[in-house]
This record gives sequence, C-alpha cells and structure tokens, in this order.
Amino acid sequence: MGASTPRPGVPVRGSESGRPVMAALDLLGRRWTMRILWELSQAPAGFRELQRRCERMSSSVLSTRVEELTGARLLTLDGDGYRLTQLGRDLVESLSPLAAWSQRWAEEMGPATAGGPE
Amino acid sequence: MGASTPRPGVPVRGSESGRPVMAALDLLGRRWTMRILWELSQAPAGFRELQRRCERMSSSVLSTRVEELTGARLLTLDGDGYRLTQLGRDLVESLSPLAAWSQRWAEEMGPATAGGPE
DNA sequence: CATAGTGATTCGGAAATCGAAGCAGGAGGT
DNA sequence: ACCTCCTGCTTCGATTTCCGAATCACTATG
Repeated sequence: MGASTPRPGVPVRGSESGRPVMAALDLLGRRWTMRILWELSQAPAGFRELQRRCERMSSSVLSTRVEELTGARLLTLDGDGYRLTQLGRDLVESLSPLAAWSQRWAEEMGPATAGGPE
Repeated sequence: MGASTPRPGVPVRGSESGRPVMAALDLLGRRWTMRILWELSQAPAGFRELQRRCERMSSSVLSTRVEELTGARLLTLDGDGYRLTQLGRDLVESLSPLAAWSQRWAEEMGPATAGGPE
C-alpha cells in the first residue's frame, strides 16, 4: 500500500518544502483524520468502537489512518484501546479554537442560507 | 458537478449530526482546502497564481475548492483575485496554534525517526 | 469444539483527485 | 479587424483514494 505518514522535515504530498506546518496540513487533510483525533480526545476507544463513533467509517481506511497517526506518534494502542499521546492531545488542543470559530460560522451562515440548499 | 459545500447545521459527509464543528472538519478535511486558506492568508492571489503557490495543484480541484470556500463565505473574488473574507481570516487565525504545534512535533519526530521510514 | 470478542486485511466497485488540453472573455499592440 | 497574452474556468481520460461487506488471525470463555 502506498500510504506514507507525513513527517515534519520530509517533503509530503503537496509540499516540497517539508515545512512542519505543511506536513501537518497534509496529515490532517486526509479523510477522517481530524475526526479520529477529535473522537479519541473525548475518550479512548478500541478499533471497532472508534469505527462506530466515526459514523461507521470503513475499516480499511480506519486501519490506514490509525497506522499513519501511530507512526506520527499521535496515537498509541494499549489494553484500553487507542488513546492520544501527549503530542496528540496537544494537537487537538491547538485545534480547539476551531470549535469556537465554527460556532460563529454557524451564526453567520445560518440566516444567510435559510433560502435552501442550492 | 456533485460537490456540495458543507454548511453548519446541515448533515455533511461523515456526520449526521450537523454540528458546526463537524461541518468545519468536513470542509477542512478535503485535499488542498487548508493549504488554499493558508496561502491566501499570506497574500491574495489570482486563480493561476494560487495554483502555482499550491505546488501546481490541479485546476479542476482548485476550481471546486474555490467554489466550496466561496459558498462557505470564506473567500471572495475581486479585481485583485481571491482573498479571504473576515470569516476566512478568523478561521486561519484559529488554525494558527497549529503552526506552533507543528514545530514541537518536528522536534519530537526528527530525532526519533532518524532510523528510517517505516 | 463452538461462540464471541478483538484488531486488522482483502478486494471489487464507487468516488475523489490529477493533469494536460482547451474554452470564453478582456486588454494591448499593429 | 487581427494577433498575442493574460485571465478565470471547464472537460475528460487516467490515476489514486475511499468505501464496505466479508473475512482472517488471535484470544478468551464455556
């Protein structure tokens, strides 16, 4: 399988520079990645429970994502299932302003799009 | 074209809840989306210049992303090209802790993965 | 042996992405 | 008018990613 875990300092998909933030954007910009981190920040979970929490996402992709995130040292697997490392918790915490922003976004978008979807 | 812009309050790919943060994660979790916002936060750019800055990403996807982000009120197109709206600037700002985190990530990963890829 | 749980893989089909080429329109020059 | 160069943007076949049901290997329990 061709999936490689983005690493800071190594050129990644869409970035030849290898700048850490670009590697992060590459890693996070993959389907389900942020959702997985988000869910695990709520509580650790086993493979199947994690799959359930993520709207029953496909196990093949979950397996790939888990491998990537483990390789990026954001996840570990122990007796209780998958859990965030300290680095992973820090990442989710750095993402937390996004939740506040999305609230304002909702307030801005809600009234303006009341007309209907497209 | 089947692309629909995620909106807070509307169930999106990978989320039946429609919670704003899930809509945001869906929108941002698409290839090139965060990169485009990141680049435009540096300076406004026209279509082709934006494409150049994003490692010559495919024009078809750029067109789709630009449409999504415009629909989400994060982008506008004027005489100078594409630029972030206030909402878009706020989003990028809420993402800025990510840059700091990625630095620590790089420090943590660099030495630890000197052994080789995978 | 049977059952049930775990994490994880296989594989055919669907969807997203890629990328080179081209379209339509505007500005400037001759 | 015509040609050239720029713009934002579309088309379409090829490639990559993602999906999802079935399945594997392993462990534990009975």
